[in-house]
Amino acid sequence: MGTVRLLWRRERPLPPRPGRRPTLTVDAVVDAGIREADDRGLHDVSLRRVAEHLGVGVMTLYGHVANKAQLLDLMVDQCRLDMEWAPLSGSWRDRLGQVADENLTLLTRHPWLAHVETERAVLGPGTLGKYERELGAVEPLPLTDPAKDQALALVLAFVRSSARALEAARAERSEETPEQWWLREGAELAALGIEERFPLASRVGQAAGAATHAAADARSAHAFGLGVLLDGLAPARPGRRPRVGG
Amino acid sequence: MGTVRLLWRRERPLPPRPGRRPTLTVDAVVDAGIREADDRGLHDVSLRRVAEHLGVGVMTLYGHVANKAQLLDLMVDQCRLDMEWAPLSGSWRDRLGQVADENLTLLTRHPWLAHVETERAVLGPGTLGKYERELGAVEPLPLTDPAKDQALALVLAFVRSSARALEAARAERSEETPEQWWLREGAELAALGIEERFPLASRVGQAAGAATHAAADARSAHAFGLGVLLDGLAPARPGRRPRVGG
DNA sequence: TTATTGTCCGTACACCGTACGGAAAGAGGT
DNA sequence: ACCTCTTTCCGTACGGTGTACGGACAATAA
Repeated sequence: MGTVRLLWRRERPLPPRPGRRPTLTVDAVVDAGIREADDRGLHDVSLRRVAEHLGVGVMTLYGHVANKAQLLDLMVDQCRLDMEWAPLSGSWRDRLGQVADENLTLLTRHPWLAHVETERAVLGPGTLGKYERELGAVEPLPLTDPAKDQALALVLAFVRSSARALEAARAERSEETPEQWWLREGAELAALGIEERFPLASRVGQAAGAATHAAADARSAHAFGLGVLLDGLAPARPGRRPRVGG
Repeated sequence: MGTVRLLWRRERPLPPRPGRRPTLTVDAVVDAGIREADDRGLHDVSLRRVAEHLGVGVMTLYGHVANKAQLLDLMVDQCRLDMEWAPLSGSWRDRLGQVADENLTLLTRHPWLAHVETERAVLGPGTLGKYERELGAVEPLPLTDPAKDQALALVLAFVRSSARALEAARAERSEETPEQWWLREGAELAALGIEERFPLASRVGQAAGAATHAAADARSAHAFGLGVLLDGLAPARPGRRPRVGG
């Protein structure tokens, strides 16, 4: 089945047909995939596990979904469809900040979303609706259309990397704590005269590493970065007007 | 072998030992990995292929490298070590722009680098040297150390996503051109009343899509985004001074 | 009832990363 | 020259992955 038709499956529920009736819906498969990814992480999502989770043979999934990549696309769009929106309000700055917050919440609820690589855009109702809403935040800015898209993409890319950092900071429960790792590997590093040869890196890296490790500071780093972005987008600065495209 | 010791293998070339002499060096393995990734993409790098490329059995690799993840770390650090630097010059803005350029060049030469996920930082000579150099660009800014790190990370994350966009735009030679895809899937989309239900998304998306598709405009989008970032980092703006950390 | 049309899914294949252990090769001591 | 010790090479095997194929099965239409 074509990906687009599957993404918009709610638009045209297909009429009852002859033949054995399906025991599963596409939504059930997608939801199982999302649950699996939430629980075990993107890396450990396998069709076999999803099938087992549904009490069904592996190949049954292929009756509802073309392949694993398509399932991932559907999962991504579903998550975006499930986002909860309050109406955007305030200045463009407030609104863009709100958009960033929503995205950070999304990526906190489903950390694997920050690791999905969708080669082509997922043109489903969730993605399109999200895009529509978020464009509303940059619409007031005096930019060309491509620049609006780019500005939004800039914020979203930033939130994505922020979410990854926060996730890493939160990963004390990993199989090996950073302290253990440092004890094992860091000793060798210290013996190499790093501090003399890379003074800036040593000084800043240590401070930044310590700060990023505390989840609170990871959040403040996020706030800082977002502030930088929004300041840069502000049109009030004289003598320059962001511009892009032909 | 510990990853750190392997990353810094040039520091202490180990003395000749009894026993069969190795037919391969770590560098040979790393280089083969890089070539393989350059040619076929990150997704298709397998130890079997790397081994075949070297005319050697698969398990031979494990005599030089602990596992695939470690090999990837070594590849990443090697690429960073091989970057060509001209001395940084000019204002902090010029210098940070120069850093962004170098990184874009790096990611263009090795597109797979933009897709590598290194859980933990790779503390090798390439990475550390690159970090040291790039900190030199933000050093003049009136920021705390963690904020300097964050500012740099912001620029690098942006370049990374830019590189991905450029790569996608350049991917005409893919197994299916965007045009073919659109012909196959886009027709169904058009029949759903998208334009009325998502007016902003349709308008902006079309303009942005067209612009991003032309490689020239993808570059100008990059320039726009970078300008935004640098404007945001500029300390001259009155009434606000970027700040982060405790 | 029978034919038709769809779903379910066991089996199989190619590929992956990698644990194990024996074969092969070079160096040092005698 | 030989034996021994150390190290590297690598064939085999195991458990995992995505997915192609085709038969068993169920439900509707005739």
